[in-house]
Amino acid sequence: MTVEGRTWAGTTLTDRRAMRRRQLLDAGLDLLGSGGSGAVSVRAVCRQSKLTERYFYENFADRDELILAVYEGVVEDAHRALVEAVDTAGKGAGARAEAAVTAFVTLILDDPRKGRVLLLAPLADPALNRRGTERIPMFAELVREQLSDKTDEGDRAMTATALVGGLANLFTAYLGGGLDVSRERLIAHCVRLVLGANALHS
Amino acid sequence: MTVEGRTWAGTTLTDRRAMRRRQLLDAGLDLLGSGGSGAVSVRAVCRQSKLTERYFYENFADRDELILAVYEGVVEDAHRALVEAVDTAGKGAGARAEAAVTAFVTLILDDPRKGRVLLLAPLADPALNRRGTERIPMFAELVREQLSDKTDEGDRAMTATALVGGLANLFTAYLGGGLDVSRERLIAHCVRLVLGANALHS
DNA sequence: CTCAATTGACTACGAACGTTGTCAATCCTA
DNA sequence: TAGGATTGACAACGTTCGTAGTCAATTGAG
Repeated sequence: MTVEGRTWAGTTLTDRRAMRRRQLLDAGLDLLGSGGSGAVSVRAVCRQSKLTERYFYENFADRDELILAVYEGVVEDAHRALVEAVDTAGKGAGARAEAAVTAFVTLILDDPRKGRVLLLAPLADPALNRRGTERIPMFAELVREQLSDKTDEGDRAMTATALVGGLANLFTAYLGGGLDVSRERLIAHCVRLVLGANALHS
Repeated sequence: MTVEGRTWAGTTLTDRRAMRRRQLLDAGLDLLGSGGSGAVSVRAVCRQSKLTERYFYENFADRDELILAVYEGVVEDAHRALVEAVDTAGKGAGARAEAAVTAFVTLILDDPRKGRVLLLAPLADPALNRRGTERIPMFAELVREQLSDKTDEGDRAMTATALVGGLANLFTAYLGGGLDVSRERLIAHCVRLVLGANALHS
């Protein structure tokens, strides 16, 4: 009878570990996405998830590892949503950009915690900024697709940096209630930004 | 003999208070601009400035008040530098934009701590983001000057938000060593962004 | 010199933290 | 039922924190 076979309350140890990991990540997302970086401590996460510290250390070496795992999980979710939307949208650059932006705006409105993790945490949290994590990395890809190969690397890097920064600032402002425009207008504006990327070059 | 007239080690109480305030603000800038938000505590600031906590509370009600004062001081410095540069530059929009960007890039390279306070702290520090403090507010002004009155408020707000975000991201990346371009090219690119603001509209 | 303000160098308290350990109760297979 | 794994509910330790207080030394005007 191996460890995996033996059950407790009907579940295997492997399953229980996985469930506990899920609980901790969810608690991490709650805290990071609402109270911000400073609200996330080992004890706070354990309190939020109603698990003892033993189970924290069963899954993560330290707080930083949890934070990174939360961030990466949200990046994956967002990336998946964007890829699906873009695959459904078809071949045109305009349609793809609109699908991507729409998917992202929908994701952050459905779950503002995820928006805050993607848009604020990489700058705010020492564990993430030490790692050089990017805000909204999935948009860096989208922007790169729009940039002409005819310009040099420096200009492309700057244009991409500016565009991602612009998008991030728009999403952040909208999410925080600081932009008094409809969702549709925001999306249209972001699409214009993405599609107009090459115009930003000389 | 009033309090102000009485001296201690050759200085009045008023002067000593002012000097201590200066020391605390400098220590705050050191810590916020190098170790980031989490490095700034009452005790850390007192250690850095070599003053006891009594003197901290002589000048500030709490940490948040110090942080805000540090931020506002740096905003003032930056604003002054930009205004002087722009006043010297003359009437043309291009010259003004270039003077402003050049002054800002110079300021953050001369003192990267100030750059980090202006570009990162508003998002990273709870005291500042609770206050809704803006990154590089002096550029919001500059951008506003470029925006046509012929577009509606929503579009203007979005364009300004995107531009400030783009500029902030460029400065942040450059300051952090993540942009492999010369200072001159960065400046030129930023100027193009500012001057091309209206092109971002329909 | 006297006296009061000021300063320097601590102490103290309660709170929260990260990490680890202990003990008893519960679970479940043999 | 027995025994070992697992769980729950703590305790413990040292560290750092925010805030405030104490005591003695220093300063300087009258």
